[in-house]
Amino acid sequence: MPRAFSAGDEELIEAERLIRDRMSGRDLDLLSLAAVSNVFRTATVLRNHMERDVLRRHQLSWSAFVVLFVLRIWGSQESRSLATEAGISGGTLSGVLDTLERKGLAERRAIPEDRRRVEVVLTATGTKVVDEVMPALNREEALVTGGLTDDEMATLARLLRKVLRTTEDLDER
Amino acid sequence: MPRAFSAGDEELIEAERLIRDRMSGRDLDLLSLAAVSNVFRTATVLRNHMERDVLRRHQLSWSAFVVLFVLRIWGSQESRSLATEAGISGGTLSGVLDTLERKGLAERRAIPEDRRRVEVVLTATGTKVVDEVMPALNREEALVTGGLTDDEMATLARLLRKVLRTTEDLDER
DNA sequence: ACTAAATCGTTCGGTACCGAATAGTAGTGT
DNA sequence: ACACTACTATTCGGTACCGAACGATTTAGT
Repeated sequence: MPRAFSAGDEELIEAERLIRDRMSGRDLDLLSLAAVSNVFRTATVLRNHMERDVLRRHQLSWSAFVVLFVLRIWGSQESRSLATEAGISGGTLSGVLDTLERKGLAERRAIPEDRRRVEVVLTATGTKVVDEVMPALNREEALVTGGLTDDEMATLARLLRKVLRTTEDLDER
Repeated sequence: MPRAFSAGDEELIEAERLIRDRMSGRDLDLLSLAAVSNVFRTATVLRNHMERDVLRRHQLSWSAFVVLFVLRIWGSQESRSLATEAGISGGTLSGVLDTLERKGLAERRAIPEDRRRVEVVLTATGTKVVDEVMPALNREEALVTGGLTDDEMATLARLLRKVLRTTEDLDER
């Protein structure tokens, strides 16, 4: 979303005035607009930052790392739940797994009881990579949230969870 | 990032305990972790929701719409600033513009004074599309932020802007 | 037992995305 | 005039991403 939303408050107000002018008579909810816009813009900038400064060294995309991280924390699991946990579609996971297998960080295992399903496990190398990357990533996370107090970080997480939950509820119908 | 961060608070706490266990002795800042994770996850879910429920009808991706929106609000402008405003790289903008031109929503215009540069303008159809989509999108934005009070929406936007600014500052070196 | 429905992972088409490399154009200094 | 530098948009390689279509397998219904 437009940069103006991310800049100083003066520019924000200017942006809102412009939007109101250009979209006159359309009765926009500018508070929602600003909130949602900032979620997008912040996510994009954060993702690029993390990929450039931390993940790039290990030749990992954000999604690839998330998949590894989920496996590390919650343990080996089947494709379907892995995709859900990682927040990507099944089709996308297939591609990411191809990449991870090629790099020797994760492996697909057949499940004898049900030949449709596949279990995904972390290799020793994969475990090592997560344990190496995670602290570096977290240091960067601490940096980017450096302007926030502990309370603010908790508030931010809480408000986002609320939006998340509402959206997921909407998606269920 | 893992779904657990987005679920109920009980599950959040469970997730934190797991992370602490698996990453023991690594001294992680879980507040930053939760805040950043939720930004990513919320953005992904929101983006998918908006593309499915609003943009899909008009065969538009989120980025394509943002570009149109920027042009509508801030007016015709050159590629470079347009990319910055839309939060995408120049290379990506080229592709998005190809798509938009193909659909007749935007056009590239040569700038006689400097043949390196290109001005991007919205077509009449493009304007019509933005004016049609924007209110629908905003209604959806209001829905997904329905669980928040006005104060909370403003707070959310403010905290995100802070993280955004900090990250952009970090990127500048 | 046998068909129908549900479920799983993969493949595919189309788009997006970054960063690096490139080609073209303009400005600068000499 | 000429090289050198700086800047612009585009192209390219690699990856990701979704949703729909698919093929394989299991389960349910009769």
